[in-house]
Amino acid sequence: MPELPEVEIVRRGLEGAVRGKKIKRVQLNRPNLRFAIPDNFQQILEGQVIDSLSRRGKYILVFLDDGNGFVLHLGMSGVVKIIPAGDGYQPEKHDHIVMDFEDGGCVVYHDPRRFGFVDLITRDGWAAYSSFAGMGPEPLSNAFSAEVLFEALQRKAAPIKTALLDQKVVAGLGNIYVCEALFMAGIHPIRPANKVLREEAEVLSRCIKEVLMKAIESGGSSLKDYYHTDGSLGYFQHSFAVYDRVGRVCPKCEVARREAGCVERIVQGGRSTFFCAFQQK
DNA sequence: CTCCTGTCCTGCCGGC
DNA sequence: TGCCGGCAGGACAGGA
Repeated sequence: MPELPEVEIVRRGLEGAVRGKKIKRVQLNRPNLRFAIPDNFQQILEGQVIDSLSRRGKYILVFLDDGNGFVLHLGMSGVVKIIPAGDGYQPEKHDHIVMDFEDGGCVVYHDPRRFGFVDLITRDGWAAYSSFAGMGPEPLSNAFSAEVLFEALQRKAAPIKTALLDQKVVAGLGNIYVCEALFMAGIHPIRPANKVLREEAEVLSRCIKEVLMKAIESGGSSLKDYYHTDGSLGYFQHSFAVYDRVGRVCPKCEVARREAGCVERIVQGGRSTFFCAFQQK
């Protein structure tokens, strides 16, 4: 699923492909995704040059030359296809938005489950956009420290697993990387967030950064219905320590070669949590 | 305010 | 072989 690392990979792919290019036409194949596509979406975008692309949490922000812009959230199954000029675009089912550029290339938003969405923003006003207003710090920035994390966790009685999924605590984490970070930090997912000690928050903050950085380095990760913007299969190579590995010996137990714990699956807040009870306390 | 549950959507997979 | 139920999950609405 697209979490912060996958979204960042898509952002980088898009940046290389469309920055500085002029949007010729925006074709909408349906009026809505997760939410309605704004009525003036095409009108705002067409004729504009793409000035820059950034990311906040799991959102890609695209800014245009005139100060307008839009956000793109990939939801569960959102994929951005980049078709260079001259390659010829072959439409597929679930291609919802097609953006044609003056140079002949195009970018296609493809999303079978339609949990993704787009909305209009502006360069000066994006921070006040509802999704960003209360959003927590970017985990890979200096704004995210052990102290900041500890303070946020102190205010939550919910399980640490649930707390880390809350985008107000820290931005960009989803089910996969929360499971992986908690495993790496040795913290049991059921533990109430406010019972995580200061020194554990220190370790956890470092593990969150590490798990995200490694995933970005390896080109992002994914389940079967997700692929790289350039169509390469790089995302299939990444493997996880605990996520979706029920019954396997966890990597730490494997290395220790002692009393080995197997990866277990529980449900928290309706979501699967994968962990090793032997390594996470 | 926080917490919890249900909802959206389609594809896939296991069971019968 | 085909059908059906369950599951996957990010964000949000609404109720407790």
